[in-house]
Amino acid sequence: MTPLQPARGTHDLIGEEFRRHRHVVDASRRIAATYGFVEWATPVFEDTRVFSRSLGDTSDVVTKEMYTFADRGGESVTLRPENTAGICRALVSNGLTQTLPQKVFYAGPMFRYERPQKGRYRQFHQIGAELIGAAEPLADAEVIALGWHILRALGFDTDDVVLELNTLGDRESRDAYRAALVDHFAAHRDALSEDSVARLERNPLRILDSKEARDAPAVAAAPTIGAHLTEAARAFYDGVKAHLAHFGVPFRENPRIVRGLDYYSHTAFEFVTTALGAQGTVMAGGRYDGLVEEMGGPPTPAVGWAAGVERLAMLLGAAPASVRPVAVLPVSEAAEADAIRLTQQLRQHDVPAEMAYRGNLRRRMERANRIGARFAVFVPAEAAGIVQLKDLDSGAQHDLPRDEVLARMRHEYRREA
RNA sequence: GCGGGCGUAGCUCAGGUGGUUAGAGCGCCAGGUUGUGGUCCUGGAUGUCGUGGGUUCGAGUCCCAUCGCUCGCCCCA
Repeated sequence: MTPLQPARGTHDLIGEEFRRHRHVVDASRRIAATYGFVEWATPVFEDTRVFSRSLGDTSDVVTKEMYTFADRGGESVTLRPENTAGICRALVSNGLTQTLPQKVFYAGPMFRYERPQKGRYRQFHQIGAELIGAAEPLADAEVIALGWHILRALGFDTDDVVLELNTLGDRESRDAYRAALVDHFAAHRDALSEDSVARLERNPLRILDSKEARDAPAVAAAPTIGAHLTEAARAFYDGVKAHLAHFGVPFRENPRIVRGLDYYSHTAFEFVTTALGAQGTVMAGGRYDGLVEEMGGPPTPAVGWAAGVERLAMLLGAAPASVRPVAVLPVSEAAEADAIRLTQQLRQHDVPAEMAYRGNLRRRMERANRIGARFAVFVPAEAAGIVQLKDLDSGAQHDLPRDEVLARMRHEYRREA
């Protein structure tokens, strides 16, 4: 029998990897709260219609990339491939369309049945923010500012990550633009790659971000949406850019950013890095004014983004340090009971404390070192009430009453929090 | 779904053209030191060489298949 391995495209988060992951989630959760975003947790699986309705049924996405099952009752359920549809469904299910706007943050696992590669897994984790119920450009800018703030807090600066911004315009602008693109690329059909010829039928906007070198000339010569924007759409886009400046968020306009699905309109943006090979997008979002209605709610404007935790974690510089506990060491077997009591008192003071299960003093010291302990406390069997506190970084050691040790440790660890 | 690369100890990897009992470093266990760590010294354990088949007197090494990992393509909600 072959040894059990994690299922393809899944991975275990242990040690340093887990700390990186948690750091990303904790930092974004904290910052989202300062922007007034409230965390929701929706189910990891939903009625399949929640996703098929939002995605349409023609795309690859639905046909080959969703984890879809029939449950025992014969209902078709799907592991969520993203969380925007679930948030919109929850908004409608809970009657929250009556109390808008809602500012929602989420973090959790998502599932896509695709070939794993660097930074892409079948079970992966996303954080995301959705601002539902505000049609103003200010909402787009604030959502983007939140994303930028989080990336900054994680240590990225303008050298590492660039915000690329575009508008898809309103429906009228978009239809006109799509027609112009089809005309353009049809005229250059012979010069296009095989993939892009196929896209011409299925999804002409996607040709714009083709990675094929031979498509580059036709893409470079392609019209941009600017000339096709309606007055209203242009004013909206100008508003987003002006507010981004007010929020202090730098950006670069990139007319090649597109979205495949019909419910997207106006703002589309991506935070992009060059540090991840082919998977350069680290956070992406846009305005999706049509989605809540697809979920059975009233027409409701919304804008949001999502980011892959694995990718962000992989780009962090140094991994966050693990907690350095206090190691409690009974000096002899007779002192063990007393050492247990002290360990427990430390924990009750919110001080991380550990005591080894076996071994002589030397072994216990080695272990204290191995678990990264910051302090050691030696508990002797005699001289009740007096212990030795040792600073394991400096080597300094002092006799102290145990109450004094408790007070000092409590102070030491409170300062770190 | 398609293409490239890689599978040897817990980890990182060595093992010209096939040849006796498969190695190193790190880690782990133990001793040097029965009451004080990081350094040092000594000793020890650990492998279905991914799996199955084939060629051969003989396969970690060559051939075929298969599984897994990985990088990329498609796609990216």
